[in-house]
Amino acid sequence: MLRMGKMTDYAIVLMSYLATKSELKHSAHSLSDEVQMPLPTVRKVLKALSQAKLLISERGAHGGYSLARNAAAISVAEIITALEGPIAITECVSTDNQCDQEGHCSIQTNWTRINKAVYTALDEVKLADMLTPNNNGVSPIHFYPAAQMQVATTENGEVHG
Amino acid sequence: MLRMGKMTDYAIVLMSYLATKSELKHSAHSLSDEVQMPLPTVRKVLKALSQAKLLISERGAHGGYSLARNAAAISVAEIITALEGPIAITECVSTDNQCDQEGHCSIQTNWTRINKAVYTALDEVKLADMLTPNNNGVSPIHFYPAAQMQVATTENGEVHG
DNA sequence: TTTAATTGATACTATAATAGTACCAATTAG
DNA sequence: CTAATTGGTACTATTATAGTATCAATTAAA
Repeated sequence: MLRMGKMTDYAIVLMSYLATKSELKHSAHSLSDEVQMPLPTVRKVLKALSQAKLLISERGAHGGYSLARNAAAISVAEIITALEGPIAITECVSTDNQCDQEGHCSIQTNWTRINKAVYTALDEVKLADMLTPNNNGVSPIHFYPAAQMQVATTENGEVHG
Repeated sequence: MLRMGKMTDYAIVLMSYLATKSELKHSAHSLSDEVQMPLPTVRKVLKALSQAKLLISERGAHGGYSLARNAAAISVAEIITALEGPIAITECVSTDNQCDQEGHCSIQTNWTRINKAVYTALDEVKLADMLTPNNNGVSPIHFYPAAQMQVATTENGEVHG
């Protein structure tokens, strides 16, 4: 199915939400409430996004997260990369883990080309585009739970949802 | 990492091999020997490929598999689809499993666009292209084990590799 | 008609990847 | 000093994938 992970899906939703309120700072806790995802998961995703420098984080009281750049300057490819590492459909391209059979694998050239094409496709779509899906200007993204989660409790036992 | 499964990798290798000897019929057993993959895995992959009508299978003694079409008319996208189902980076596009929140998810339009772009990139690369990787006409694909496998025994206890 | 060689189909098991959770350290405003 | 926050790590449960085993169906040939 060539699919991306759930965390990446959450990341897109969180980034989209932040893009709609880009002036404000948001704590993981408030985002958890507003986007209806369990706090631990939100934290994990936010951490990955700020490590990738897509979000700016501030520690301490009144700290929080905000977009590092304008939503038009952040691509879907970047978000995916932040959560899943380099976009590479096949493994042997990203690192030289195995495939050290005879120095170079001839099939690799083509996979590189394919991976590049996929990356380009994903890089052309910006976060800003995700907010205004079709030309008619109708309903932008809704912030309901991105997917079914199993327990949805915080580390203090509070229940979300 | 947005990666495809190992089985798909095997499928590409098997298809590539068959493309180099497209006149002949090949049994799962002989392919297992020639491409150095465990027989059960080869069978699984070949079954998926023939169900997708990328291979023609003949049962019975002297049966076997051969390409259903010319290698130039089979795309990488088709092979991936045969093994992993419809190419859809995100889940909610392929089927309406969840995401029945308010009839339509506005983010879906963009995902559809993205998925289409990815599909196109993969569909433009044909099996024939995988055999002649670079312009120089140097070494075509080698048929060594596609990846590390764990046991590699047949159902009769014979050991491959 | 029997036998051997083959694909077709299904079900099971082990392994690996992912998701989810918990906890504590570091930082900062008040 | 305290409360609120992010940073980091480690652990566990769940799910997906890979791999295996087994038997049924088909076909050619003896």
